[in-house]
Amino acid sequence: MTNNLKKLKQVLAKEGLRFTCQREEVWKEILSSGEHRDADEIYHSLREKGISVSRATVYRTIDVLVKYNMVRKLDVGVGPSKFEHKIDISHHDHIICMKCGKIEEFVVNQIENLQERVAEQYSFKLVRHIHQLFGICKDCQ
Amino acid sequence: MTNNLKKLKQVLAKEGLRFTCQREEVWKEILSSGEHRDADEIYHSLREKGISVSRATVYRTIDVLVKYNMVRKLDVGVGPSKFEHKIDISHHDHIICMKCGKIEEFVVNQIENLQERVAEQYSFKLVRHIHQLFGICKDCQ
DNA sequence: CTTAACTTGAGACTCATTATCAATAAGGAT
DNA sequence: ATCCTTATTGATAATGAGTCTCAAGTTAAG
Ligand SMILES: [Zn+2]
Ligand SMILES: [Zn+2]
Ligand SMILES: [Zn+2]
Ligand SMILES: [Zn+2]
Repeated sequence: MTNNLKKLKQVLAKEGLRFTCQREEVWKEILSSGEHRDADEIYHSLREKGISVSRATVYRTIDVLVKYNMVRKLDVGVGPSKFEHKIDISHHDHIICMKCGKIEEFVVNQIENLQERVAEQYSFKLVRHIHQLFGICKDCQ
Repeated sequence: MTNNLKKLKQVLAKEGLRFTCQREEVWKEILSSGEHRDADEIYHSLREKGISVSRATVYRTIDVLVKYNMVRKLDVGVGPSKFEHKIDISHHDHIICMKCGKIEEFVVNQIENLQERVAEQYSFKLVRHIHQLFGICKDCQ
């Protein structure tokens, strides 16, 4: 935890940004959950805890965290983007139920490797990828 | 061509919708290009050809075409969604340059198969998938 | 403690897309 | 062909996620 705060401080320093309690709270809030939440959910969760922060600051802080790979942005095809922290969490992709919105995580190393090869083939320097499977989950079928 | 118009008529009939010249023109416009274009580009292209159609109708028609798998919607991570027709075009995914926006297409059958297995594993009935690699293309590096 | 520079938050704004609704067009029945 | 009912169109308003603005408040270097 203290370790993660240090990480935030370092990143802010690297960006020439100041360490403020709002940024700290946003980061702690994102760290506190393993869910995939949108900016507004994060904002409201903070508000409910009595922490005064604005939507703008939530978005601004998330931007930095995403840039430094501490948070992942997830476009789920409809509605707002979702976010999840990447601390102690290995890379995974998502399979999403189109009816109930349930999100499950999966990893297939073979796919990850094949992606790298595609990038090489097209002479792209790979930065990130989106791999999302949309379907109907067992409960909704 | 006539074949594709028939397809549109069938689809509209199935949906209880009427076959109108606007819908026909939108479909023909999308068919006429192999590019990945957004709704506004399609709209303007029609306008330039002197075809009177509104943005709303372009969006509405695309919705139906996407629903019936005649057009694919492509979320490129920034800006408006892009569309491409799926007639005589086999499935492919996309590798996108984050600087210049260039879009290349790729297919790896092994990945496609692995996806199916993931869906099975999670008891999802797979409907569609997004697989997009974001990076920097050779020219932009 | 001062001061310059950065950050915050309320609200205005943007942009893509969707909704509204009066006017128009389609197409089945006669 | 002419009605007549219903669907469609398009101009415009509305929406929703996210960004921008700027005055007021904080931060931290000196
Ligand atoms: Zn992956
Ligand atoms: Zn996840
Ligand atoms: Zn694929
Ligand atoms: Zn394509």
